[in-house]
Amino acid sequence: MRYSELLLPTLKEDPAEAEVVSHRLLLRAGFIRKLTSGVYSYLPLGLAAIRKVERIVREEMNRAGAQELLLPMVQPGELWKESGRWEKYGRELLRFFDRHGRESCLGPTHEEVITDLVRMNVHSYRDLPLNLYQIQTKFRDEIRPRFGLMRGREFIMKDGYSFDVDEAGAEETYRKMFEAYQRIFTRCGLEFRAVEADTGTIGGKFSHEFMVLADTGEDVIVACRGCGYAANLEKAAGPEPEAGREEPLALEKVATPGKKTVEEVCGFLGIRPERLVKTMVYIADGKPVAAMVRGDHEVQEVKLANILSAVELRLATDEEISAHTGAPAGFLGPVGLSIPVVADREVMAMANFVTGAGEADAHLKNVNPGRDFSPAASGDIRTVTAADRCPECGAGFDFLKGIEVGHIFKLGTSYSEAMNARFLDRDGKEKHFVMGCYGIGVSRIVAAAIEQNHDGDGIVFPLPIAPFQVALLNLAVKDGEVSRAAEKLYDELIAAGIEVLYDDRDERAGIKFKDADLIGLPYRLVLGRKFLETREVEARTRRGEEFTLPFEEAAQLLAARIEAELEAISSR
RNA sequence: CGGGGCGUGGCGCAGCCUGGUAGCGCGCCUGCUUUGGGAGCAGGAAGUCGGAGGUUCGAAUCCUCUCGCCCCGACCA
Repeated sequence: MRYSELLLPTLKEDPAEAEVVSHRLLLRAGFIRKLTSGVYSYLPLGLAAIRKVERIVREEMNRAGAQELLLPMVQPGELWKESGRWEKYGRELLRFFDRHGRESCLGPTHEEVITDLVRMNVHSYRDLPLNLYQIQTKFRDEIRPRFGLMRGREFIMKDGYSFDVDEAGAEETYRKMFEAYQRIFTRCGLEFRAVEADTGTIGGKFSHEFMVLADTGEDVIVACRGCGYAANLEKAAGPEPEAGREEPLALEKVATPGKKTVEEVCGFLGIRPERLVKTMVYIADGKPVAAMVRGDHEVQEVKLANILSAVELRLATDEEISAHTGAPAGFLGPVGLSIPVVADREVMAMANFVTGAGEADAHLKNVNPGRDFSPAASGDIRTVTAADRCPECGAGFDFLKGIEVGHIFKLGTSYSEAMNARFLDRDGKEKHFVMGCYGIGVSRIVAAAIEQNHDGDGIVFPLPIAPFQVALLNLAVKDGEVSRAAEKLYDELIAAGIEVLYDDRDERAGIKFKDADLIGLPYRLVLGRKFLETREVEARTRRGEEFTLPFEEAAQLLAARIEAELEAISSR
């Protein structure tokens, strides 16, 4: 591609609207432009990068036995009512009416559509397993879109769905997808971790997220220093607590005037936070529920919501707390509480702890579960801390930041049952498909790659997903001999199979260097007047390694080098 | 949804408090000079000051409403 013919509006200054590095650089380098909040146009270079990612995704999905199709973006609300998600999905689902007044929505994901397609067209175990995927624009009306392509409302996603005859088959498919994903992100040249994850609104049983490691990530990954265990902070669990052997002591009420926070109460009573249990009131789908965790722990709302099977979970306001418990915030406790209580499993293993007394300015000492209160449910409802140990090996945890670029789920039969999607098995009985679903944020990968790979001058693209592999700069456009050589080299690079952006603009050298750095193509070749003496092509990687190539062999040598580098990345 | 900030040529901003000819830098166009890390000089084009209403002789500036964008939060007793 000739730069002179390309729509590539680079900016000298950072646009005021962008703060995060990938957002800034994508705008400055002329990859994207915003249309409205969370909705972007992809300019030629941005699209080229996306196409590179798509190609890798397609190759690996196809290699893993999946087949590509393309599903509609506009979907009937009816289908979503069938799965139950018309109510559950919330306002991220953009709904509207068509001219006939029929409820419709824009597809944020496609479980409903694919399940409908398969139930209408697949009837026999002989046609299974089936693994289908598409690469398509999704729309999710995010509460707060931000960071450019990182969290847009409209974005490009690869979503795949598998249908198996039974659990064993589904697990095998899941395993294949896990491996395909490892290959995809490796081939994209990204540093990533696969982590255990919560299943979220998609539902289902078991899932992994693929996280690109970057400081600007919105997710926290808990990774064990000893073994391979890694999980999303929302999901990560410490080891099962051991019950102490303390004898229960007599319950005792103590006055704690004005002492509301864990810190204040502990200071006042001269105890450590581990001896105190705090009681938090949540509103789960409109109903109040109390959650109990140790004083030095925090409630993990995702875990709590899962235990409660709640769609919407939020902290109660002070007014709601008083109304539902009869006690002011800061003095809540489980003893005599009328609303349901969910206790963290850690709390169940404790004895003789301190809680609020359920009335103003008082706490209770020597509270014991079972004796003084009985929770409606208990389980792991807290966030792990740096003090926790790996449940697998007992080593400590590292907390890393990551950007979620892929997510795979074992869905089981939740959708096939809700939508009554069945096939006839070998034994002549009708069975529900056992499903899985597999997503990759294609446009987000481009942003994540930039978050992970940039410097003060611009983007530093990983070779496999760079919009072009090589920038060829002609620094003397008006010099006939230099230009003839540059044109020849350009043709030869193309002939050698190299993706090259040829800067043939009539601009000064400085501008060309700055633009090349900003765009961040992995290799830069320079031909200027110096070439007339040296007959050599100056080459440089975006990371700063310099070398020269003899003019006649430049294309061939560079092609070999690029091929070797791609090979090395793929086999990491 | 709560809080904060911002809307002025393509981009980045000043002007607003204290109403009176719409400005600066970059970019863009023309010419000359220059030409290996965002050139110099000269000339030029381009703005309903986000929108609507109001106050006023007069509004980018003051008032009311409205739309859009960005950031933080929706986090703990």
